[in-house]
Amino acid sequence: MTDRLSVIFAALADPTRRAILARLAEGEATVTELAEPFDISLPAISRHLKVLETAGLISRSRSAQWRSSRLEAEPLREATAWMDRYRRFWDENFTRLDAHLKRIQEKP
Amino acid sequence: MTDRLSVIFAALADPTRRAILARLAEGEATVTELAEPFDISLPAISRHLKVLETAGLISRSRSAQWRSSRLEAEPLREATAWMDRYRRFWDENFTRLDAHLKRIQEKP
DNA sequence: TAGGTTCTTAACCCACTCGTTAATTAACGG
DNA sequence: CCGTTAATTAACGAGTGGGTTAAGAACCTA
Repeated sequence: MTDRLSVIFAALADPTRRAILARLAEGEATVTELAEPFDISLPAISRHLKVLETAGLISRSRSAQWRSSRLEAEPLREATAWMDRYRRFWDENFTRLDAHLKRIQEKP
Repeated sequence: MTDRLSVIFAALADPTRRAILARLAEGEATVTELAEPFDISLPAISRHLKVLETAGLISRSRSAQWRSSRLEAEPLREATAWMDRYRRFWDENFTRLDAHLKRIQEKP
């Protein structure tokens, strides 16, 4: 489980972490701000942030005693890029494109 | 970790399982066929398939003593749908669209 | 019925995850 | 310097994940 994609997907496989990302989509936030909606301890949040940071999904900066987190979407791009290989299996437009390509390939 | 998206992402967070999906993109396959490229036991593969099935990423059928697995891409559609909420954070076209929408909103 | 093939289930290990509380670090303000 | 605020680190427990081997279930063929 050392590869990048696995780390990214594992980070996304937790509802608390996804909620944190959703919050960060609205702008940067400190740890206590991020912790506020949840019924879990600060250390737990701190660890979730560590996981997100390791996955590259957030970056962090500090000013005085506050540590601010910021959304970094690049890993999400990677994840969707991987899933795009399967798009033809669910996307109607892709299915049609597929069929079209096969058709024009049959009559040269 | 009981929600659907978490189960899907967790299923994708393992390289063996992603490789199995890649293989299934080329067509149905039996358990031994799927196990062949890997250096792990058949029971281990069997469990990976269970995880994928629980996530809805594969469906299974049987004929005689063979159990055939088939790719089901619907969960991938769900996962990308979730990530699409963040597309504007990495997609240049989305960034431009965002800017455009803001512009036309400013001058009514 | 017996024996072979395919696959799953059971039982077990070890490592890791997610939560806890308590202690520690770091920076601010009087 | 002292106390407060913000956040992390440490130490622990319960549960889960991914692997193993051994045993069982389901189906075919002779």
